[in-house]
Amino acid sequence: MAGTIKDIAKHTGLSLGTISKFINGGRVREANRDKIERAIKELDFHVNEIARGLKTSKSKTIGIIIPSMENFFCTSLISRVEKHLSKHGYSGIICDYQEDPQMEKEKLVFLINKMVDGIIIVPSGDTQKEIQQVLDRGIPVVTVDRILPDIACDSVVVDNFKISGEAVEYFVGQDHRRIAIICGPRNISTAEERLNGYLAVHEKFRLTVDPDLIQFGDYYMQSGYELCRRLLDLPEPPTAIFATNYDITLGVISALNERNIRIPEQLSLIGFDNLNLSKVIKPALSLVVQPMDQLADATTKLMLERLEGTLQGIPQLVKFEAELVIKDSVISPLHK
Amino acid sequence: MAGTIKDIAKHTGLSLGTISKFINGGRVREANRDKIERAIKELDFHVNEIARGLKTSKSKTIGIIIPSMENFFCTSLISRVEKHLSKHGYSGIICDYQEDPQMEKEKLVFLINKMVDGIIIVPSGDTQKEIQQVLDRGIPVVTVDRILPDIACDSVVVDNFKISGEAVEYFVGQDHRRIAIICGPRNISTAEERLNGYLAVHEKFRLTVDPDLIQFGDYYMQSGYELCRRLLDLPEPPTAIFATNYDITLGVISALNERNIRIPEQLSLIGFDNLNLSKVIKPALSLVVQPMDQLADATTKLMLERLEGTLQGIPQLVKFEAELVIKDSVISPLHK
DNA sequence: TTGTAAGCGTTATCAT
DNA sequence: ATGATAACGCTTACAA
Repeated sequence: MAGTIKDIAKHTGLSLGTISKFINGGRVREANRDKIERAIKELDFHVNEIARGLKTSKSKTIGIIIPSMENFFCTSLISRVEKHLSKHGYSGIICDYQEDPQMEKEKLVFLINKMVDGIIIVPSGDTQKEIQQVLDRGIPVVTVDRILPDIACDSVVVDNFKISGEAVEYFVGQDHRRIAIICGPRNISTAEERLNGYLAVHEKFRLTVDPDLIQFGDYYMQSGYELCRRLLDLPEPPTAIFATNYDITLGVISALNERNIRIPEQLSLIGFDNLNLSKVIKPALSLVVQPMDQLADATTKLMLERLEGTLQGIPQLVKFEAELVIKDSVISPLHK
Repeated sequence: MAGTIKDIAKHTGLSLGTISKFINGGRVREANRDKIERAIKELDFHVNEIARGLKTSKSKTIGIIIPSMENFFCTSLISRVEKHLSKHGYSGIICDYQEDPQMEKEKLVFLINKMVDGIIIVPSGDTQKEIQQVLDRGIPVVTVDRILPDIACDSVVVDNFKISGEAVEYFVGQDHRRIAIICGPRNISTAEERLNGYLAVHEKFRLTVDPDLIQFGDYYMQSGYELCRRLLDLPEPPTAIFATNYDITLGVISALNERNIRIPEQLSLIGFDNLNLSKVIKPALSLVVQPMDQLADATTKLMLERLEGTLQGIPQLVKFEAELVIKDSVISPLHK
């Protein structure tokens, strides 16, 4: 059904080698060029990348692994990564592991079997051994959003400690003293850093840290919802909540809505990611915005450089600044 | 670096054929089984799917093409599709064409080159010729969410005409007479059907159709935002708006917020997709919810059956019912 | 510039 | 049950 180089050879009377050379940009006699081009059209020839990959042992494919396809941060990241990749002749094969480390391992194996040239991953944190094995096979890995403590590979992150501090400090500046934070899983570096930023600001201002105000969830909306309810049910509830990812932010808002708690009059909120959300929520939501383009750029760049050998040696850690966008969801509790 | 079957053969003293058979589930002598298994572990052997694919001319890979990775409907769809696919030993290679038909064509070629066994696509509508070519190569195609008038392939959609009618009829029942609809691009069957549902209800109730109240946008939030503003600026603005996809819904809400127009007191709204949104918006948003699981199930099922030859002959059109979830964003304009 | 032939890692056929 | 060998479609020396 699909024409092969062999078919073209037959059709033109030229040899395999010549056709192949032409396809890969080599020079052939003018007349032959025409013949080949015509044959390609007529036979609807497409390079069989599989066969090519087998021969060159390069698939020109990058595996991309994310926790969930329904995670806004991840999809907006990989959308950009894919764009860059394809600009450089690479393509991405995207997998989500549904927040399940076991599945993450399977995807890793799957991608290895698919002979990907490299892997870009937003890791769960529970598959360090397996990721090390990938590296051991000589396949470059770049982690995004999160770093893996035991793994020596390139990583791209934002300065979570700092931005989290800024958010919390903003609360403090608005007279909040009972500030809650809803964190992600503790084994995720990003979540840990955001917590550390929270703690550092408390220390800086000598505020007592109430452990009840520090909640750990997974990164699902449901989790944000439940933990927010738990916070609200505290004998002495917080006056402000810092939701440390997008889905948690959604969950918090839905819990607040359910109880008819008004933002910011009754409770102040700073959310995370997705500037669009702030336009849709009333009042406009203050939130931490991550530099998606920069993250995607840097990630792709690192991967491409490793692949091309331009970058060698010790792993790079690229860190960007996130931005605190202030809108109308924070107000001093004293103004009540 | 990576062990091959040949390596295992050397390591065990057995032949290529035997190893291959074992790997593919054939029987081998107990003792040999052990030897092979041990060798696999020791050499960290993984099947080279590329080589296998070359030989079998089956890549066990399905190409998945969607308009945008940042489109909630699409990502939540493909997330489910991928899940099913992998359950059946297939994997998906996901591409987005960023709403650009030209790019869509490129992705089609790309996937063909990657030797995908089939293609699942949410098509732009402008690449029918190219999709036909894919079919001509014997590669099964299933379109989701949209049907292609000139193409004979399997499709999975919801009954857009009907659900749109229900939404508009709900408005009518709430005494609305100036009902606006913000549609997607006209060449997308789904958008057209949603408009037709709107028109049919107007006809049914003998309501005059004001062309000003029918706006066509693309499926981006920005579009919903702008068209909503245009509607609001009408000499006689609508009392209700039907936003016919998720991003348009977001855009409408943000425009409304910007002008401090209260839902539903000043304007009633029915949105589309993403039940979570309705929990986050105040007041809770009434919206059309699509049966994502059913859509994904049916899509995967059709593809798998075509691949396995279980399903042959004329293209199937599978249609599901969407659901109108009523919350608090619609009120009678007479109650003002 | 063009042709020839080997080989990438598998599977599949055919003997044994 | 196992082994030898050809073949998948391509690239790449090397020879012509």
